[in-house]
Amino acid sequence: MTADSAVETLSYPEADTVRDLVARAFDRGAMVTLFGRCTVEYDGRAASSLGPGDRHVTLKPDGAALVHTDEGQQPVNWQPPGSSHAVAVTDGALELHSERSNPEETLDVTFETVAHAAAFDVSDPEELAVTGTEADLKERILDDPALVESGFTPLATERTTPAGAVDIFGEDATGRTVVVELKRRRVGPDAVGQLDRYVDVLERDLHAGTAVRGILVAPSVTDRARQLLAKKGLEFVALEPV
Amino acid sequence: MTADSAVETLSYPEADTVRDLVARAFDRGAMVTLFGRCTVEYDGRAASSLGPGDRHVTLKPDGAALVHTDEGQQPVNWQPPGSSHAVAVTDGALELHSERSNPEETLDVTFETVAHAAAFDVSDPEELAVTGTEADLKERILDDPALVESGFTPLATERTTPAGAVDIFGEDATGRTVVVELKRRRVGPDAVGQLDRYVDVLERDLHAGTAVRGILVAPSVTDRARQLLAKKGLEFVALEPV
DNA sequence: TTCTTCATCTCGAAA
DNA sequence: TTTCGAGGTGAAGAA
Repeated sequence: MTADSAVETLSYPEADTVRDLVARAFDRGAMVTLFGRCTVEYDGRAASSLGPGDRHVTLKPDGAALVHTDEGQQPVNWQPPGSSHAVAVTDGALELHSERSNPEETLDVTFETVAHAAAFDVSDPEELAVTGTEADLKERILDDPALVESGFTPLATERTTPAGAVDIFGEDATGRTVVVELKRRRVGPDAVGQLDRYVDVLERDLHAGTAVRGILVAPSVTDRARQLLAKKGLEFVALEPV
Repeated sequence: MTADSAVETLSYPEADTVRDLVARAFDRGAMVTLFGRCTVEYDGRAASSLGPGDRHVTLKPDGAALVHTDEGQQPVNWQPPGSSHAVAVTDGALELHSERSNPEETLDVTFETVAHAAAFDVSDPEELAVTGTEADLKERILDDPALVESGFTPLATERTTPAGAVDIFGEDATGRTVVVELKRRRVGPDAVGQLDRYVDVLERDLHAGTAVRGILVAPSVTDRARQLLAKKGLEFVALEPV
């Protein structure tokens, strides 16, 4: 055991022993994992029930809980950060209860057997640095507005309208108002609807005689999205977020 | 160790030992977890870099990989099911490499130290049963169409249109065509746009003289959504998915 | 495969 | 607190 990543583990422990380990781990802000045969009940925004099977349960110091089966990227059940967890032993079985409010939600995991339990002292000072996002696409255009079209002049980003914040607000070479909606990946009809709402509300707001131009900037569009663009009189410019 | 949930664990092992454990686990379709100080690099649809810190890594037999920090419900990095993982030891350090195609994506986790490693033989025959979904809301309406309005008659569900599948297609007491869009929770402008697209395309498709009615059924709507409904001449019915 | 939509979406920012 | 939109969204179902 070292100072910067202490680990405490139990294999096929008694329920009481697990309960104590988990309680200690919670106290010192450690991450807890449990593996064993269990059932899971959830009630809140929806409700779900999961019969007996082997699952891996993670309890994070921020209150998040994750129940994973052997398949899938997503947990089969979970509780968001900010939840409070409690473990108890009833009739020799370990029971995990987690609850949160707004919305009121509860998660209950009942272990038939705990095959493994662990507590990890976690220290993670690093932030994830991501590139290739919509923000990068925006920077790319602000650096070289001609990528949208020759003569395009950005005037504001994240300009708020009654329909939400517009990605890039500007004007074209002839002085007409232009609304640019950015997407980092191939877009469907939803993005066209979003752009249409911005154009609509700005035409009303600016009560300008000339129409507002709406330009969707994305790597590509689906067929339906392209048709919808045509119908709404909106434009498309192909551009990667690189 | 029992037959139905065998567990193999290592505490502060040598890199070679971990590599062998992981290789054996992959072979028999077991789930693997690693905990330790590591860096993470991802490249694919986007790209990301994560400096040194303590993280929990899960490798599932279906090819999914999850890297969790001490915070958040979502993994800080991941790889979807269907990916292939490989572990190697370079300069005494354990390296995990995961890749998949379509899209081409790679994930690399380099461990400075592995504090804990485990392999779990998982057996999970159960399916998750969820209630309170949009499907439940649909069933509720099909059982009692008057919940939408007196005289409403459902004629089809998931009826496909050039704009996508309509949740419930039917007619009102006067024989007018009705499109119902269901949402299990409070809706914003996007759902209104969706309903509007269906109504639009059906009015064109049916080339009926009378207009098609569009009804949004959800627990509640936001202000902007309500304004958009009014503008588009669409209707709203408050209903919970219970 | 691609497309479309649902989701206990999660997450972050802004009002 | 609510609302809104981004996301390496993931997952399911249909074309």
